[in-house]
Amino acid sequence: MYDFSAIEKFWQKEWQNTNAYKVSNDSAKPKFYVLDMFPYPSGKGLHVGHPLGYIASDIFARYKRLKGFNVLHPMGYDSFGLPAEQYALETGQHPAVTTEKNIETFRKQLDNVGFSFDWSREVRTSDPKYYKWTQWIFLQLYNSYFCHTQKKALPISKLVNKYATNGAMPKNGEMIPGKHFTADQWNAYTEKEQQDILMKRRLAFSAYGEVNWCEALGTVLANDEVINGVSERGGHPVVKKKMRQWYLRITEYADRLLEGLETVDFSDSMKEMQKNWIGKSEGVEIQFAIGNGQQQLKVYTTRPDTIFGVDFMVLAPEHDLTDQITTPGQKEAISKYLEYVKSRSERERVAEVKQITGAFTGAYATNPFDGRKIPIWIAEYVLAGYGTGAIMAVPCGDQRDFNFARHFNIPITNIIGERFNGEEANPTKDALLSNSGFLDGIIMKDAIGVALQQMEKLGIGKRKVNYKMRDAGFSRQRYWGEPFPIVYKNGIANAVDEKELPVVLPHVENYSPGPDGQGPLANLTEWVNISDEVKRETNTMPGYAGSSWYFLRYMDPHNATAFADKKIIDYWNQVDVYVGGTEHAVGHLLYSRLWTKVLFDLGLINFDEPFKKLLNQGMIQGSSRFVYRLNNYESGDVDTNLVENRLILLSKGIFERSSNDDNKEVLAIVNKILNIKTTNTEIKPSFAISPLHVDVNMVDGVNLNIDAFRKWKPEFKEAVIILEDGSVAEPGEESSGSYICGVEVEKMSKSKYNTVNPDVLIEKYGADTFRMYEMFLGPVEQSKPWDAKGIEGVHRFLRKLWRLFYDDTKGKVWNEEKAGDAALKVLHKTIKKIEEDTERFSYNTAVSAFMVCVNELADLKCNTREVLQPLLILLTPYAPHIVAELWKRLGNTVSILDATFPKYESKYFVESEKEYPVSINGKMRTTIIISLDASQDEVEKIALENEVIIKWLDNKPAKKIIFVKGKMVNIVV
RNA sequence: GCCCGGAUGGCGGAAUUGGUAGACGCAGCAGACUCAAAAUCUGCCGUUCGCAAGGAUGUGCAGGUUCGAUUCCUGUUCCGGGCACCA
Repeated sequence: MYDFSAIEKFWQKEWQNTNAYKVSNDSAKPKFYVLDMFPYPSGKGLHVGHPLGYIASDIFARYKRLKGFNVLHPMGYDSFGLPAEQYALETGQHPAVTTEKNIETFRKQLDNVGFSFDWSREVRTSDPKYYKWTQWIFLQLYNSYFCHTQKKALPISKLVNKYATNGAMPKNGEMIPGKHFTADQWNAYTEKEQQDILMKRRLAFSAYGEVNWCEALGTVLANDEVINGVSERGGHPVVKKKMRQWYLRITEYADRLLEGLETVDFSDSMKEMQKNWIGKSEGVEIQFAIGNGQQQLKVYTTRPDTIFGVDFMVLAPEHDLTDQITTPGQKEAISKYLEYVKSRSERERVAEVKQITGAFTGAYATNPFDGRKIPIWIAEYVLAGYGTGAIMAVPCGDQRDFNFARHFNIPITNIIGERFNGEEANPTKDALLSNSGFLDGIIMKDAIGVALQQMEKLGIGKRKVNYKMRDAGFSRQRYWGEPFPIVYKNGIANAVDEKELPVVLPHVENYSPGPDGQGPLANLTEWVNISDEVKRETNTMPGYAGSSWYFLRYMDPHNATAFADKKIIDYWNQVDVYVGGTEHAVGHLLYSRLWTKVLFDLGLINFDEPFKKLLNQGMIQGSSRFVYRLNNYESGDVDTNLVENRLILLSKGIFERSSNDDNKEVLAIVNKILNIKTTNTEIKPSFAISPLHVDVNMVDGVNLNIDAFRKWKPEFKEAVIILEDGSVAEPGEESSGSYICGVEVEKMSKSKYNTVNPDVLIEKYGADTFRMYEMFLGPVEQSKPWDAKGIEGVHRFLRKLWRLFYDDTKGKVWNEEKAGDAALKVLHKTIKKIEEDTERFSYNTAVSAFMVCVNELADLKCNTREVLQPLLILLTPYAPHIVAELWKRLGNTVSILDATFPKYESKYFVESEKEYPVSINGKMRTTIIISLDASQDEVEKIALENEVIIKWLDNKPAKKIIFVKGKMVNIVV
């Protein structure tokens, strides 16, 4: 008997006792680094979606080990984060305590699955021994600047030297006060002035930025805590507020981040997403005179060719000019609009196109080429942070501009002739320009250069490369995160001395925000005020701080003198395979790439891309189940209260059928239950149905387990449950019919009662079955709804494998006989398939290949060690427990974890003929067995003599015969 | 809205480079074994016409390229993920 639970318990213990997964930093073997994305240990526990990626990476790690690599496969916790703090606010429990508890649960659940993690390397971002180095790296960023000549980070001291000896002088042209200065001027600056200048170059810097400010809660909110302009908790208004924030100057690395994508093996779509995020565009900054010319409006555009189609200008509402140029008559309208915009989130501002809003400033700009007056508007769809915060609107070419023009009755100039139909914008670059002065008759994409040249000549435009990406906000007004190693001396930021790291997160009793939107740390006056002049930074770092470099710490996790030893980093080098979800495409992945590049520039590591290959795992969605509650029941003279007072649930089919029979069936059933005699048959009964989520664990397929359902919540105990066949399941009675639930695919979440706990499945089928089933579900990269229906099949497969060794009645059946050719052929076919599929992460097809193999060996009655032993090794990455047991029973003493992956031999596959599919006009009609070395002529002859083919040709001559050797034959008639 | 994915039987999926659509598994049906059940084994299983042989049709939808399209191109619908303070 295959006693999976005893086997798995035994081997998990055995591997723990023998340190089977401990990895050395010192090995003659080639290294391989397999990493999972850092999990946040949520309090909700694992559901079946979480382990998907971990199983995929575990299979690969184990496979590489069998292939002779020294494999690093660590796991740890990104244990700072908002949920723990939120929980602390609600319950008063310290995040450190709840986090610890969550990690314990998480670990227990992971252990059940039988992963090969080297737990001696576990790291936690909230551990001071870890965040000491997060702070240390932050200081490296703080003490560095990006040199535009060398295009890399350099120590800020070099910049200070340069300023002190050469100043900051213009390359050509005049000195601009505030931007340029001489060495003498620099040396005469006060410390504050000097530091302010340096702050503009530091890679980690502070500046003012907008946050979501909720006055009523006295706190800053995350984007996902703001819904439609009000706070998620309590529904209080949220507005933008400027606060001093820390940032990482990721924009300086935009080009390097783009170039780096060429060197890594990420999916095209992932690269595409990062490219779009960085959003590099080449365009022109054009100056327009405003009014009679005292002021200039700068706009950024990638389409200077459309300059004659500009019908209005749009400023971001927060643009500096808004205030200055608004005419007295428009003041009221503008300030009203500004008030409205303040309440809008950035996402809302750009996403909602149906609602067109804006306000006219009353001012006009002048088109430099034809002198036309162009009205200047402000509108929320233009963001201050991108480009110059102002655009020239060309309604015939841009749909948003077009909609805006229509809505505010701004006349539209057509510069593309017939290509513009007056009903919608046409963003083409191929049209011939008209109404366009000196550009008339030129194709738009050619006109871009012509217009640009002319603008440069007139000194009103210059080429400009723009990036959509902005510097990364790096501070949070929160408690549960890394404190900044920054103190303010007389208001000037100063790095904390390295020797004083870590700046330990102080204990608090109260997690509520500090004054003026500061974080909770601001309440700890003793901690903040080191002395009268010296005060601590009270912000903390965001979630991505610790996760931007954790892959380096795993290499040397207990190092107390460095974030990791350089030699050890050189050995492990890049992460060879990184497994995680696409939801991290532009956040975590870009930040860790940035940190890696900076560490590389500073000579601390020898590679500038952290992840060589990225494997994206799809989401496992939940498959929710619903019961249907009857309400708003109306049926002539029935007292609706009789219905409303009882919880009546209809099986899915009942109310679906009811639309066909004027609800008569429902009427009959309900009236019978309630013991009502309807006298008025004229009135059609009507009712509404509200679906209620029901726990998927009490539904078998779509059949509700009524007993379990009644016990689930008190209000369901007495529910009247109307079954699919129209009968009623009364409380406490046995019923023969079934209640059919509705089904919908949604995100897997506790609140939707559609989570499935892996522990339950592992308990029932074992970890090996669970692992293989998760892989069997479909391609790792694809999202799919969870359904446990098929798990039996995988479990049967493992039992069948076991029976190749041990028969339930006969006992041991494996033997030492010589294997037959057929069995060897099956084995080697499988070796090839498993190796290929594992290499390309096609685990679902690998699992079916195992099934096919075991089916065929069973048919061949093959029980010999010669075939079975290599098969066990193949299966080790997928189902490590069962193979370890059988391996031992075969008498092996060395661990199967370190066995050698069997070698495929082609000699079992020499074939001389093939069954060719033969098609006529592309439709497959028959197959013919033909020798593999037959020539085209021979094949044609054989094909044309075939009875089926003759019949189908029906005396028509073959026009052409296509023969692809080893593939197919197609006859064209 | 913008960016990125996805859509194939009753269900999860396979078809690796344009070449026999539906491997493998689930569910279902029929049968064997059994006193019975479980377990196991055998056969059938896209739709449709047909007793059968066989035919027609079929990879979200509408077109196109090709001797041949699930695969390439154009358009379109629906679903999922991301959009900068959730991690």
